[in-house]
Amino acid sequence: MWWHQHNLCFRHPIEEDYSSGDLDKKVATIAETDDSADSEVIDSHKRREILSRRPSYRKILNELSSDVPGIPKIEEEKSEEEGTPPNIATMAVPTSIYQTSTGQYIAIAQGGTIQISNPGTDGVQGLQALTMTNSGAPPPGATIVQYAAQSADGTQQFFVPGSQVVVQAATGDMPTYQIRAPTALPQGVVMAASPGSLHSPQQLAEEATRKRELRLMKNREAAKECRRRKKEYVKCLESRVAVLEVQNKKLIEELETLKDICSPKTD
DNA sequence: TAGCCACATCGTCAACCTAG
DNA sequence: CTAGGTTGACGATGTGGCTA
Repeated sequence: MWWHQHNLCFRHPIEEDYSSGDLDKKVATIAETDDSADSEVIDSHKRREILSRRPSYRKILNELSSDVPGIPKIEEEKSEEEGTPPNIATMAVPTSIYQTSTGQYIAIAQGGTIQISNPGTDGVQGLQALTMTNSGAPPPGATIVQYAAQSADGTQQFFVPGSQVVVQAATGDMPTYQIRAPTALPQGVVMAASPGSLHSPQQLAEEATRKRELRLMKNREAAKECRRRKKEYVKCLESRVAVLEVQNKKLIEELETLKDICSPKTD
């Protein structure tokens, strides 16, 4: 688990007496002491009761940033195409070089000048690579086009199950397709029958299943994005640790030098 | 080569947060 | 108040390194 593996150099005050390791021990102790056959019933429910959520890493970083100047706040993520993660670019540390997850190098000079350099064009920017989640074993009917429409920009759009839109380019001899997140549905388009129009229990069940699958898919994507952000956050912290270590070393050396100057040896 | 272990990744659940 | 987004926690699975 990430929190276990990346035991970083700071701990949130709230977290101090409630670390994950302690929790695991606590849970394990309970599991051990409960020797009845019901111990299996304890399972995740009891475990979850014990495991209260830690403050999110964003919150931790934002709280730290309010206490310590120089620690960046994690703000609303801008799109990946913009390249420079805001949480890195806003760091006010002297002459530091960072590499972002997108491969860009960010140099922050002493005067606060920020330089961004691309190591090379390593892919198509601005076009999100998507993978079809139903490519392996598609559920029955998953590939059925639900609706097709001509959008305002002249492209042909097909709404497929799973809140995605397959867009066919309007120009060119060879038809090209893109999978996009639908920005806005054309007026009058209803993705599925509204609950009011459902009659039979079977229809209601299907609607519930559809909603659940949609929610799971969204959450799946959200979890991926969340993990990506967290990795970036860890990288940012690691960069900062490296910078501060160098700074610390320099200050110690400076202190030693000053000590030598102020108290010359008398032998 | 099989078995084991540590670690990484992913999907899911559920608690929490926030915009509307 | 509610719907939807965020993220900690958990369990399952994959992978690479090590050892017998």
